Amino acid sequence: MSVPHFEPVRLVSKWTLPSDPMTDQSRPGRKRSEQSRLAILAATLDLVAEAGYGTLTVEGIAARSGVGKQTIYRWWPSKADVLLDALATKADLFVPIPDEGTFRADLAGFLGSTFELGEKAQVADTLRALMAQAQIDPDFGKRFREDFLNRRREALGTIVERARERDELPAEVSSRTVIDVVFGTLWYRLLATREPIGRDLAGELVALLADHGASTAEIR
Amino acid sequence: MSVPHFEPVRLVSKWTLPSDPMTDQSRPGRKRSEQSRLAILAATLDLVAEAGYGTLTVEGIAARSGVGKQTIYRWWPSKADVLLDALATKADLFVPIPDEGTFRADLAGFLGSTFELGEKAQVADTLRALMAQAQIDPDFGKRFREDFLNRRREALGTIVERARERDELPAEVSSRTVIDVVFGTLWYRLLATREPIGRDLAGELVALLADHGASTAEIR
Amino acid sequence: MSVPHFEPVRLVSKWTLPSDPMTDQSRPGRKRSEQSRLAILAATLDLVAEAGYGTLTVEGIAARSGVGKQTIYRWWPSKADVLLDALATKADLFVPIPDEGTFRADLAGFLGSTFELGEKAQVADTLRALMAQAQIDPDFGKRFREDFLNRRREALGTIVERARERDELPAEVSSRTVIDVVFGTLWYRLLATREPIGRDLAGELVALLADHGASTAEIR
Amino acid sequence: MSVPHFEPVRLVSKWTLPSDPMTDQSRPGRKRSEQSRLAILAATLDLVAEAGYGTLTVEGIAARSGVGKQTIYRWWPSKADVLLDALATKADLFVPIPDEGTFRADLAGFLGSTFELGEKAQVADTLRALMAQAQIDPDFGKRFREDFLNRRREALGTIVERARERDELPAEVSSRTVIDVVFGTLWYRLLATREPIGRDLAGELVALLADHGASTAEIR
DNA sequence: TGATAAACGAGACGGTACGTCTGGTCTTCAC
DNA sequence: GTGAAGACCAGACGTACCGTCTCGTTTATCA
Repeated sequence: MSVPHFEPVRLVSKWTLPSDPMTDQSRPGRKRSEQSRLAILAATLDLVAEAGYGTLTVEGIAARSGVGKQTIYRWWPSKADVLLDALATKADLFVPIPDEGTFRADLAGFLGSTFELGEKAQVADTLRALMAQAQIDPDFGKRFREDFLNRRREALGTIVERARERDELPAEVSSRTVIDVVFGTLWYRLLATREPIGRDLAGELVALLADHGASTAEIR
Repeated sequence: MSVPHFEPVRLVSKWTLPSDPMTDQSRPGRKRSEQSRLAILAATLDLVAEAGYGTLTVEGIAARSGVGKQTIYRWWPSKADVLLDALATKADLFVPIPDEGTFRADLAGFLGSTFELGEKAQVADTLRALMAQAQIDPDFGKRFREDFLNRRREALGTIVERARERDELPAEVSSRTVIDVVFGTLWYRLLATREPIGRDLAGELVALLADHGASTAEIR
Repeated sequence: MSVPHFEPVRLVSKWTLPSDPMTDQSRPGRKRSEQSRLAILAATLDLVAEAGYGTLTVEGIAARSGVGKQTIYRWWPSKADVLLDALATKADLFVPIPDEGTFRADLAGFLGSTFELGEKAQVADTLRALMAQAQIDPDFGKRFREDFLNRRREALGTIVERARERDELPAEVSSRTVIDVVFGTLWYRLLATREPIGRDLAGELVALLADHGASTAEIR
Repeated sequence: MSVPHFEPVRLVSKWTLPSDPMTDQSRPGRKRSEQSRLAILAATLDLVAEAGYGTLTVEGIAARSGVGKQTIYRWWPSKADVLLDALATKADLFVPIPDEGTFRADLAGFLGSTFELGEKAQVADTLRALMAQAQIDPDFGKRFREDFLNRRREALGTIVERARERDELPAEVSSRTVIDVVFGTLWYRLLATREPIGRDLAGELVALLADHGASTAEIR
């Protein structure tokens, strides 16, 4: 069994890339204020925690952070992007990709670190709001899928592909569907039942997805 | 093998119950206008179909349906409730509960009729918007869960319980989780990947959830 | 010097004439409810006294008097007419026309009974509101002038004409202008300066209008 | 006989004082738009001229002037204040204070320039509406009295005080009452009889108020 | 060291929709 | 047929935010 290997998936804000005026020193003019940027992100998380995403406004963020509205509009295309950026900056969205040698262990590890995130109420509330906004605002939806959802899919995809090579998965179920089942169940609990995502769910999902192949293998 | 039995799950609008002034003949005063009610629901679906939920406004609904704004506010607490009502009234949200004798067949039937709904782009768009709004507006969220989501869960629950009695389900996985996995996968495809929910998904879910028991049965 | 003679000017509500369904017994159907009528008028005066004419609404009158809105609209063309009716019914708007033999005494008597009215704050507030509404609503303005203002003018006109015959008025000033000066000063104090109309004003007006002729007469 | 001296009474809008953001250059932020301000005032006068004060709405002013409603609410407390401002800005409300040496001539001059205003139907209609609104809205009433009515009183007061020093006024009548009689008669004709205020009224008022002292002077 | 350039806090701008309120009408049941 | 009840269409109210647009100021680069 190999030593656990972690390849964290970094969620880098699209709006804080190296080509930004903030870090690009070559141009004339005042540089982007890192202080304002952090104040905006902090104010955003505060406001969502206090009153929910439904009452979050750009004006409110500007007022709370002591910043002009234009400074927000200059750097983010919508308040949902600010929130996604705040989440990526403040919360720890690193997701380790374990490599324990068995699908059972890898999935349990992946789900475990995911649960830790979901158990933080503020993170869970924010994720709900972002998924909601992604439905209502198509442009943000595209960015949310590409910058967040797909990165998580790729992380789990790595695990699933390893299991597929080890023949640990039922042949009738495509890798894509395995991923959909895992994330689908997680998101459904987050969005629909709003019940805490406990450790036992990990066991059940493992039993459903991993034990299948194991049992038929044992028959042979 | 028993004759297929269907127990449709009716989605009755909370706002159109028999105790409404609309149908209650005993009170004095003008009765609720059924004509206005239908015009509002039709206009709502039209507007969502034309420009999406993001641009749906109460003012727009009132203007399109030739109704005063107050008439909308009088009967529905939010525009999302109007839309949910419109969906329940106009679209066919009846969901049969098949009873074919095997989980495999029942689940396939349930998923099949669910797919039919999801394949209608207008219905899918509306469901996305409602689930989104349920995250943003907590009050509507509660109503959406109770009036819509939980009713669907109960329908599938009936099927799952029958399968449980026939010992067709893996013992390690609770009935609740089975339901979560099914709906979770459906909603995840609707909200996150936005890929059409094809018939093959039914087969995969059946394989995952139902074949498990089958394989152990074969061992015997 | 003749015995004082009083010809009171009656302000009869246009909306309570003998041909009304209220008093007309010959027509079929339920008779007009005197109870409702009085409740409406009382509620109107109460509401104006409590919160002023600016916040007076037909809905408020209906609610306070326990009457349907339609009952108000059926009998009065506007809320200002209700208020005028209420004033005429509840307050004592009788104005005696004294005939003491001199303009000085007649005018003093006329102004005295007018002052008594104006000193009642509720009556003064109502008169202000009615004059205001008469400016904004042309239809009511016409009725207000005919039913109220002109009747008062005719009363004073009688006094002035008697004085004119006795040669007690300055020849350069028409009777019409005398009337305008008297009522103008009263209304201006009511509307513009809002200062109480004291007894001394009577003396000043008498000096201005009556002593003129007297002084020149005495020279001769 | 002194050379005529004119001290015009300026009606400066309370809402356009030098400390306004419009003219105050020191504060940060965008300056008040003079273009919008003028468009609002022009639209207001237009709308009152077209359909009367009764149908004047803030929405209408905003639509006609191509301005956001908030811009109106930001600078004026009510639509009546907008109208008063419009009248002060667009119409010529300057009132000269003549100093001809005799009360007779000064009053005639003052009334003459006042008549000119009252003869313009649009100005007369607006004044009626403002006086009406002053009765209905106590807050505006206070402003109307202080910003408009009292300034006119002070102008006439200057004339009256000069006449008083020259002993041209009847001793029994206070200066305040003289002013009340003049403005009262003017306003009464405007509000109650709605008859045009002709030149002959000036003669009659002069005869009433000024000739009195003259006649007694002749006795001496 | 001064010119140029960009970002900043501030806040006014034209808009849009909100949810409420009132007007005046219409419909229903009870008397 | 009146009267209370109350739903109806209509439309203005005053507020809240939107996203944009000046402002005067601050902070940088470059000549």
